[in-house]
Amino acid sequence: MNIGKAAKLSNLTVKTVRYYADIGLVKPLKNSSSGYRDFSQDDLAQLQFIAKARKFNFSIQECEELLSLYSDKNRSSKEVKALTLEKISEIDAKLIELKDLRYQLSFLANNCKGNDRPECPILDALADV
Amino acid sequence: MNIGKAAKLSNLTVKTVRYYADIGLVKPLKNSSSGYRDFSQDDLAQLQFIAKARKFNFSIQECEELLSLYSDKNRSSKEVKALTLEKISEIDAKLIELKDLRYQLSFLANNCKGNDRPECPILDALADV
DNA sequence: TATAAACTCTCCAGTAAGTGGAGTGTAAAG
DNA sequence: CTTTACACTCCACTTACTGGAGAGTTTATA
Repeated sequence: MNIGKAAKLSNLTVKTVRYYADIGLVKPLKNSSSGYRDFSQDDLAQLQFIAKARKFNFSIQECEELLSLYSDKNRSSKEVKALTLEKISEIDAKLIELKDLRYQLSFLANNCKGNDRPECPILDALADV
Repeated sequence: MNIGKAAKLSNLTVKTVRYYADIGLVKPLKNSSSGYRDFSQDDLAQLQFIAKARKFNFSIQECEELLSLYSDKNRSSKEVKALTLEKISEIDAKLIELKDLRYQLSFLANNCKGNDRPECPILDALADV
């Protein structure tokens, strides 16, 4: 199938699919007369896999690892789980950071009247070393 | 003061400070004989302001806005508060997204034995359209 | 005074993961 | 046969820096 269909069926944009092909994440054949990429069912499955893994916050490189683990029928589930747990702890760290940030910002916002007067505790806080 | 001292006092790297100067976020004078940037106390204060705002997740562009609001003695606190509240809701959206992600990933990880056998519900989930 | 260490400069390239657009070629529909 | 839709490549841009090369400047030491 052509890139447009592959993109639609994997919920990716054509640009993104082309990009994935450029970096070798998928390797569709090329129609030698038209120059169009030709995506097989396997290529499509791969794109769908990537799309899903990206949604799960896995980086492109991690997607590559996951794909190779996926296609290796003898791999142990240990490796995949390890990668996943690592991702979870990254997310946890990010969650803590964001919560802290939110707390601080809302504290500042609550103390700022937000009116037409110039006094602003938010800017004061930013200026205060 | 030279860039090294300015960097140290604002908890930024020399590279970063140079970058901020390059994009015009700070405008230190230049010693015409040595070519070294010369940071005034005001420049330093500005760097410290930026460093803090960046920690609060404000983008460079938002830092610029905040700086100009900061230096405008007649601005109303309304604008600053609006920017801050917007930032907070961005953070909230990110928090929701990350929590959902974490939930899904940990669900998958919990169902994966993580042993030497090949069966892996995580990869199955990724492959499942 | 000579030299070495520490600091600074500019310029170029690369990072992640695409996105946007120009200019051009191909395929399908009317 | 022409229009429209789709595809191609190539280049530039995005964010916020970071790393390194090669060269000049300043400061400390011998």
